[in-house]
Amino acid sequence: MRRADFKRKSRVIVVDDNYDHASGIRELINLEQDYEVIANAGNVNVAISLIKKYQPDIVLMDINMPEIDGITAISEIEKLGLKTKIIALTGYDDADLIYRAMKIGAKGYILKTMASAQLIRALDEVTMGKIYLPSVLCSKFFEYFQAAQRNEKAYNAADDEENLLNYLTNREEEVLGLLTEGITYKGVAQQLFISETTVKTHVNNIFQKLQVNDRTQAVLYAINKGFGARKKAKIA
Amino acid sequence: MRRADFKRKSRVIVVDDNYDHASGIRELINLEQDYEVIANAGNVNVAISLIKKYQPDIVLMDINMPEIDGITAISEIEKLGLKTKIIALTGYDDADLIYRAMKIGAKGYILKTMASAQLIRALDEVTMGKIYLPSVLCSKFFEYFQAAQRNEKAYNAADDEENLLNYLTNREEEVLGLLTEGITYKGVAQQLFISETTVKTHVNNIFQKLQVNDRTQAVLYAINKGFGARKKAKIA
DNA sequence: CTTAAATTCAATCTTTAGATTTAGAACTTA
DNA sequence: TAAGTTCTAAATCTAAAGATTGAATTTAAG
Repeated sequence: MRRADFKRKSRVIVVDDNYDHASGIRELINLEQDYEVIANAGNVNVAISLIKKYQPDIVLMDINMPEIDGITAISEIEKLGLKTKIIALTGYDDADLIYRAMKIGAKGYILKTMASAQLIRALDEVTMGKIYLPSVLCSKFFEYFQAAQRNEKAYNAADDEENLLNYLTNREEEVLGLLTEGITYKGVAQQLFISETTVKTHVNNIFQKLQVNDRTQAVLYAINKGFGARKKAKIA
Repeated sequence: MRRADFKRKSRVIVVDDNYDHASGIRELINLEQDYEVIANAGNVNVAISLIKKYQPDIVLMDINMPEIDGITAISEIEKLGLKTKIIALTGYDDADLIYRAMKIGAKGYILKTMASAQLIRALDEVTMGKIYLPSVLCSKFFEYFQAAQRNEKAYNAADDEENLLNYLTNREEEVLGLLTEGITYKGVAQQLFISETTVKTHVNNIFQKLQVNDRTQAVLYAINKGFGARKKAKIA
């Protein structure tokens, strides 16, 4: 599934503080008809200048580098908003590193110890707009990802056990929802087409159930228990 | 890399509302010496009862089901806190579904259209404690994941550009900090050893600067702009 | 059919909250 | 030294918030 010969070669920049290693990669890639290494960079600052200047199709970024690390570098490059795709490169299959690299936008992640065929395959996949993550690393990523999700949940909720929000009725939830948008009694009454005194009744019941004394505390309780999750959830 | 013969077979429960399909999977799996299907379930409620009862090693969960969907089901099963590992199963490679399934703890995700060899491989990998996500689906996942990360960033911050919190003085930040804990004027005054009227002055200035009308809105603004980030940040 | 819960509303009352104006003291900077 | 900012504070006033009691209606559950 290589790109056809009449298309121009994809331009690659290699970022690695180890010159020998960078050269090795360069030669390896230049053997391929679809790719050409247009520059090497030994540190992050040089890399960013080169990337700004040449806007390469792909950057191969070593993660373990002195001074500024590769993760920060990826983040900086992503901020430039170019079409350049970044593939991370390290010696270790550290779950945390993989997670962070992918989180900030790396399009692939490969180990230096992996066969050269994998490197080329990564270039191919990423060039086609896909993500390349070997199954071993994919597995590592999800280890970390799912652990992070579990923590997030444990933090937000204590899901059913002591979530006083579960005692609210439907209407009370509606009212609380509007409170969490900073709306007054009058405003809530208008939006729900009910009288202001009714709103007050609901709000008082909410306070009782949530064991708080005023709306600010109620709103804070709601947010901390993940009440506003809906809005944050519909990010796509 | 199959498990040795002397080990007991892994026990599998198949959840699918389509009986024919469930039977197909059952026969397929029962051909393998390492696995046995101990039950089928046509809907989520039955599935959960069976899982509680038999505590299988693996659950194959169809995502597209009537009434309660598979995603919710996975979430419920995860709440049980068993060692049971869940592999999601659908007809479509929808990025959103894959993301949600993996987020809540599925250990694998495969398409019904995929070859039976993939199903067995998924069982093998997951049994060994790894994640199984075919590269096509892995790529889909990251599409969604990275988009979500980008939105999260854009949502939380507008990082430096228009954060009205930057205009607050030190004292005002202190006061706002107490407001975000749901404390009254009187309480703030006591904690800061100043008079209540002084607190009111500060709060009014805060409202001006944040362009809001009351404390609830001020607190919401602060939280949305990451004012309380300290506490939430330390999830890992 | 009866009970219980949910939703609605009124009236009354007390307490905060919030707006506005004015101003002194401390500290910084031109 | 003068001007500006920050922090402090009081006085006054209006508007909102919150507590409490009591009650009618609807709907779900037993």
